[in-house]
Amino acid sequence: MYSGDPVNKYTKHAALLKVMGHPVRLHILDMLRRGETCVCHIERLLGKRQAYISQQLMVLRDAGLVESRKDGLQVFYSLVDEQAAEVLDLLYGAHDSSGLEILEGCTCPACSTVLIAEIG
Amino acid sequence: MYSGDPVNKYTKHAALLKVMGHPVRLHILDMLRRGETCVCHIERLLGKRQAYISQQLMVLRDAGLVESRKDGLQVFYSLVDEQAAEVLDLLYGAHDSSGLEILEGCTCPACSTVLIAEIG
DNA sequence: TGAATACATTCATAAACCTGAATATAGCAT
DNA sequence: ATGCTATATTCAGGTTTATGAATGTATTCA
Repeated sequence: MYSGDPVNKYTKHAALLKVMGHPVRLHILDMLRRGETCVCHIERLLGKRQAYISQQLMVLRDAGLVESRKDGLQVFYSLVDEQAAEVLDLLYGAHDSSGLEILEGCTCPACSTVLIAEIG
Repeated sequence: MYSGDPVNKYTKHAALLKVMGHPVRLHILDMLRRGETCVCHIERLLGKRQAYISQQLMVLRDAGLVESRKDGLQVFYSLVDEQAAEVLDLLYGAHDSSGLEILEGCTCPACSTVLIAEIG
């Protein structure tokens, strides 16, 4: 790509846009705007196989757009690239950090804690 | 891509970002923000072969990001996608529509007209 | 320790993309 | 008509990407 050229601003930004230019990855990134999210949550929301989600998360991680944190069995991902966040804001409106959507049947802490609280 | 899924917003936006996610195309799009530009101008500024520039312009055209207008021997391209323009503004600062940069040795009307005027 | 859970990685193949070379077309000038 | 100029398209190769299948790893729980 841009063979033999020094790394210019276009090369750098193009790489960002290219990584974002994939429907599953874009969907994941949009989710992550609401806050740190575990893989099981992403898996349920997108309805894709776990391995596939994990592959896409790896692409995002390798590109430096997201970071992961391990907590027990779960791994939580968060969005760390400022420009990616800005592009998402542009496409999907201002940042919504109102916390995760609760999913039925999702066993992750975020979801089950709330269910327990509700059933109480 | 996102096989079998209905076309959702992520698919649509991902397509936009993917097309923009290429250094030469991104550079071209950035140029076009200054105004309608002929191919010879783009060619000189990027220092790439004509055929290659033309191929990338075709990609941009097929994706609906740019449109072309023929005038004599020249073909002029302009940026017509609003969201693409917004992304460019985000990355490279607000829109600069101050007209084309004049290039020495460029024979297109934009350049030669000015030269003639200056030499007068 | 062994089993279950949550996630990651590797591998393989088909599809898509990149890009150079060659060739085609369309308009203008003579 | 002929040739020149500006641009477009086609073709072919190599490389990358997409994605499913299989497998690996780490942590918790019993």
